[in-house]
Amino acid sequence: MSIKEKLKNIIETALGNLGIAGVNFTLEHPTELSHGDFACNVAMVAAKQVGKNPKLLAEEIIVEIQKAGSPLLAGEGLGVRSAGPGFINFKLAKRFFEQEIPNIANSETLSTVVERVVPTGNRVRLFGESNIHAGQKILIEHSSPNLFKPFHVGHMMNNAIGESLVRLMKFSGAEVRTMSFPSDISLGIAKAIFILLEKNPEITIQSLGDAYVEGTKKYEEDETVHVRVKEIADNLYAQKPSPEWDVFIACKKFNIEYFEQVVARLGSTFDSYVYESEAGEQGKEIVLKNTPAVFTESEGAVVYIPEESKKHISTSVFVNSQGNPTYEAKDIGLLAIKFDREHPDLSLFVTDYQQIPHFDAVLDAAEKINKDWSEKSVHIPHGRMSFKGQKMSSRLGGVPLATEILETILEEVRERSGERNIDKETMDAIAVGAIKFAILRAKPGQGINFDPETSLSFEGDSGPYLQYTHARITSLLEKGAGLGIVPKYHDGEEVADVERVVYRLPGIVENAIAEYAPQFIVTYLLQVAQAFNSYYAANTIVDAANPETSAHRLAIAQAVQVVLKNGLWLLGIKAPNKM
RNA sequence: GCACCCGUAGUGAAACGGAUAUCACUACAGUCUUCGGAACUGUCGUUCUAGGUUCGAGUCCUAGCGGGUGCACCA
Repeated sequence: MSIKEKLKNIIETALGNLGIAGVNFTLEHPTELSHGDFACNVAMVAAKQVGKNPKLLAEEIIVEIQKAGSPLLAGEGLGVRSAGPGFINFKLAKRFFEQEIPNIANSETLSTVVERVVPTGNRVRLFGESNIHAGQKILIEHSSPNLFKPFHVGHMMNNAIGESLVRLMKFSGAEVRTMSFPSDISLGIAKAIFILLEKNPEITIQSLGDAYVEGTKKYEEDETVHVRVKEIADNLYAQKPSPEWDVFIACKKFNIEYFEQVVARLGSTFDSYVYESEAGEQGKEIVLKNTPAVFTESEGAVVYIPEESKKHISTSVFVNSQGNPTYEAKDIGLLAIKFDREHPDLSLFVTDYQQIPHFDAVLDAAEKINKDWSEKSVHIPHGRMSFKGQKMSSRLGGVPLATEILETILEEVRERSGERNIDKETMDAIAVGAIKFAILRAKPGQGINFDPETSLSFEGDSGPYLQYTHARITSLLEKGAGLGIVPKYHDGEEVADVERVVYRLPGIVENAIAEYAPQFIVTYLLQVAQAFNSYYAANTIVDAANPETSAHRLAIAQAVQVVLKNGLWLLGIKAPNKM
């Protein structure tokens, strides 16, 4: 039983003794450490029901709690007190920390079990893991690229959030499967192929991106090419052997390799791919099968008309008048494939928030085809990245590519690393950490005003700050090796602030999982790192003259390291031992 | 026009309806013959406006102002 559950029981018992029942209260960690380790609002919530002043009621509850007593609470009346408008604050005793800190410090570390896919029943749990989704299967789709456009900063945002959700869900006890849904077919791609056939350039990520931009432009400016472009599109949809089909296959192969390379550098792999071309085929079939039951024919196209009460959903085309599936039908096909293949209990997908209305329509229609599809699907929209005040659009070019951004950051990392020899891998980890942190610190739904000058930081609230704290602890532990870790307080020594935050990780992770909120992890890790760095500045950790004190402080350092390591992993950020 | 999202220090962000709104950057003042200074300590400074609900509102409701996004064969 967790300490929180124990406290909750204690409160319930006290309420029972006072004849109070059915109160829905919360018990949480106050951010302000002077408010104790746990704060409970029960007196304020129950005050009205009981007809008493919240502060007085809090005092009465406290008397009951103290009658029962608990060795885990600090003694002499310090353990439980009322505060503010009627909170009941709990302060944990040294005894709690003497048990908890070494448990954390000695817990199994990530390095030994990092990329496991399915948690096994017998495996020792990592600190921070929970079982709130134990026994469930969770499918997560993210980082879906357009195979004819380079991976740009906007994709990085999707990837950072998606990957962090994947890892959070792995910490929930669920079996997690990952999927990506590359766009390999569309009118836009036909336009790009048109240019590639005309110019026949060497296939590089640059030349494909250029062809995409140029094709879009040409199509707008020159109506005479429309016939040919449409023919290309038809042939691609029909998979008809033709010059365009050959070019298409070559480009697709090239691009998927490029995608996997970029994404691996960012720390992601995928269990499976579903291509838009296959989803489109299936989707069209399903849509036609459900016409007119769900869909309606209109002006030669097949459309979905939502009920009148659903004003925020607009009518949308699923199969166009040429008989080709639109994005909407492709997503219907994708839903079918996801649920047929994986049978997930929960299916998450991460996209740009611009697609919210699109998925409102798709899921509304999907509900009428198969309830599972809509009930078990959760759309996680993320904001858009505006760049130096200007919105980015890859169709118009001028969008920074993921690799370009990383190179720019790497230069700065090199500069800062100075004379220390840092290997390439570590530098990459720092660069990736800096940008992922910039993305994950904010709520996913929020747009990010991204400016490399100010958004990327290496000091203060930043990825490298967390990594630095971790690396410094590694070297501390090396220096103190042999002294052991024994969390014994000497006379008169108080529990340090760091200790009062390190043990909180599991609860924070649960909240982050429940709300799909990686930013909770970010905020918390900063709090831990700051508390440790202050502690480090004020106390000599390793001191051969005082082995007992050192052993205690090393226990704390090691616990902090575990929390940073596991927490950074949840963010998809590496924790190097040196930097 | 209709719908959805958003408005927090100079800047970038955080905050299950909870306490004196948190953190960082910037500026200024310090720590330091460093267990790794990518660090630590301190000072300055914030919830768009007007009502309402609540013991309690940045958070919920109404109206307004400001910004973003989406509205039929693009993805």
